[in-house]
Amino acid sequence: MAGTRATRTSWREHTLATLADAGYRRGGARNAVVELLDREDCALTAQEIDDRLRADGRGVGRASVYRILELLTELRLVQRIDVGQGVARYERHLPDGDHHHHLVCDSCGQIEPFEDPALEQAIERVSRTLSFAVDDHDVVLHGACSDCRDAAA
Amino acid sequence: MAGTRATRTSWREHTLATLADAGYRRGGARNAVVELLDREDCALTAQEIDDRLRADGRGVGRASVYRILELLTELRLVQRIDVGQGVARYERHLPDGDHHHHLVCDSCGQIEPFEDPALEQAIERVSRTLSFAVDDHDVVLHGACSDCRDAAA
DNA sequence: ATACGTGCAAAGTATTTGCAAACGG
DNA sequence: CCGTTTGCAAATACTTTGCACGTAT
Repeated sequence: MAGTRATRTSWREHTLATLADAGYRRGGARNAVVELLDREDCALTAQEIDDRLRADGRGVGRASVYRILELLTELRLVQRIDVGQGVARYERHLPDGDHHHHLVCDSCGQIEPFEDPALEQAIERVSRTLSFAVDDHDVVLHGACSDCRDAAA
Repeated sequence: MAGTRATRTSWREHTLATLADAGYRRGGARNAVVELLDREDCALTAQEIDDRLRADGRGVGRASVYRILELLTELRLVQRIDVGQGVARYERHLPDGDHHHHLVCDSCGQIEPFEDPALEQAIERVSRTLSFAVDDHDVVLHGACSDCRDAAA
């Protein structure tokens, strides 16, 4: 059914609808952030979001970026990810199928997404055995990207 | 063989030996931090480490705590973990067998460890398929602990 | 004796908060 | 119009750095 064409109902639409349902008004800054995140595939820092919006000519206060991200995170519309660099990153929270995780190069800081259904399955399975009600997860793999690996050799 | 009695060669011993081999001198603050981490099973923040040492009567400058943790992390003797609360946590880096991951309650902030061999396996398997040279990983499961879950109902 | 290790205080970043003005419904 | 959303500036929180002193080898 609808599931197979989930990409048609964009994250942006879903997000705006959820916000409206939850009684939030439509604001320019929020729209701008949602639109930006909708275009991006992988996790951005608050700084990066601010910078890109500014570059787009749609300057938004730094504080607003944080407030908006906090709200969206609470509503589970974006996922906050911490890859261990002391900065939070944010990306669209996608439904289970479209899930990805992150590979972090500890030398150069580069971040790359990857996905693996078997891994998702293992996580779901163990989640069911725990006392917590698990509703989200994230996996971070640390290592050296191919460039840094070669450089080290 | 030795593997089954790995707990006998304590992490503390291994750590001190590695530091010595790497040419580091023995310092009081470093010993205190290593000793503390050896006693603790799960991830602590720099603040918590500082507080406990102070409570033990072995005050150590905050800066030293950070510097020591940084050093130990570099040598892969401790693992830095970020569960998404904007604070870094640190714990002993144990060999593959003794690995655990973390469950975070997003309501009360409580953190609990869990382990699952199947999950480890899935991670190892996918790691081999990637272009990165993966040498570490961590998994964070978010949700509600049983207390918060009941409270919410 | 000579570096390395440590502690204090100051500096940096990332993030949050208070408040007045702008804006949507 | 009224209350939410926004932007600025100030505050806070965590972490890092500079420098003088202590200490292991």
